[in-house]
Amino acid sequence: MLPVPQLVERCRSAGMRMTPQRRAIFEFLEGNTDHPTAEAVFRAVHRRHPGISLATVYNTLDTLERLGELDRLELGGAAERFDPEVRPHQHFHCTRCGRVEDLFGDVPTPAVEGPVGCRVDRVRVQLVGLCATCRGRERPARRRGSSPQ
Amino acid sequence: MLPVPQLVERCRSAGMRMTPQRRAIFEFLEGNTDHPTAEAVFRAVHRRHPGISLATVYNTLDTLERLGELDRLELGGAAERFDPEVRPHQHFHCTRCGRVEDLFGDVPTPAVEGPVGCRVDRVRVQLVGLCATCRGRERPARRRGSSPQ
DNA sequence: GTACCTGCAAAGCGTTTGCTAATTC
DNA sequence: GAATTAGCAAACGCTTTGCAGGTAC
Repeated sequence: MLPVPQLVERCRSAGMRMTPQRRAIFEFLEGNTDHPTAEAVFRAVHRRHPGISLATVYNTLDTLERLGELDRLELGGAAERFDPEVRPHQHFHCTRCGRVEDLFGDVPTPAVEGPVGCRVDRVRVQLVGLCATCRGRERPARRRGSSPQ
Repeated sequence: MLPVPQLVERCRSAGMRMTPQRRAIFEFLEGNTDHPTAEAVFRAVHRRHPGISLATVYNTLDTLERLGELDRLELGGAAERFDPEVRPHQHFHCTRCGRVEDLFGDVPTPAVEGPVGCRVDRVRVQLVGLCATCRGRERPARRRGSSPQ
């Protein structure tokens, strides 16, 4: 995602109007590496703009995605997650806590070819597993008498 | 997924009971390469078992997944899709018609490392774009007078 | 002033759950 | 006979939509 001032300019050029709600969403997303859900964006922006509605958040996120300034992560699970980092990169997804981490690996495009005649627009690479924190919790040091539940 | 007879045996060994509904779902999935949704499985099985319910389909799919005999594709979009092919492979996903094709590429695991200390259980590679058919429809041969709508 | 946008509420969709009756073993 | 499973329907979570009023330009 562009820095907010330039992003605002881009939006205006695209014929969009700059509302305080949109600006607040932009500011929350800028530099955010949490890959928030729409709900999370809503909660955060709601603090400063108590009147904002979830529908507006969805609208703005859709708009940013259409402009190519935001990625929608297809990680499965209930809620969609959004990523203001649109440069090519991959993701690590912890199945226990849901945390998503950016990975800027060496080999973004694996040597896999699509079906004959198709057009490949994007290659999505997702590493799925347990993050360091959850690994510790999953396999706790066995102590006498204690058993995990 | 195992062939049905062996799958049935596995299920029984796991303490599960073999109902006609389950067997019908197994038979529909065997060799299926369409990556059907739960809804699609339901529609197909419903023809022979008009009494079956969606909940039963979901239950059975969950069970198969837990046994490792079925993969749940996290492709985003509304409905989850299921894959009886559980050997490591990738997918091509057409964003226009939704078709999903299996890809058994040369390099299943891209040279990307997970975050320090994490445990990577699975690497998911998805190629996203337009299939050959949709490519033709998306960019139709320009003819005089005709314009795409 | 005129679109576009917001907020609200309701609807939509896919999935899960709670319960009773039926079935498998 | 005992315990799992099926069916039904309602509840659920996330997202989208329709509309009336408000706001940026």
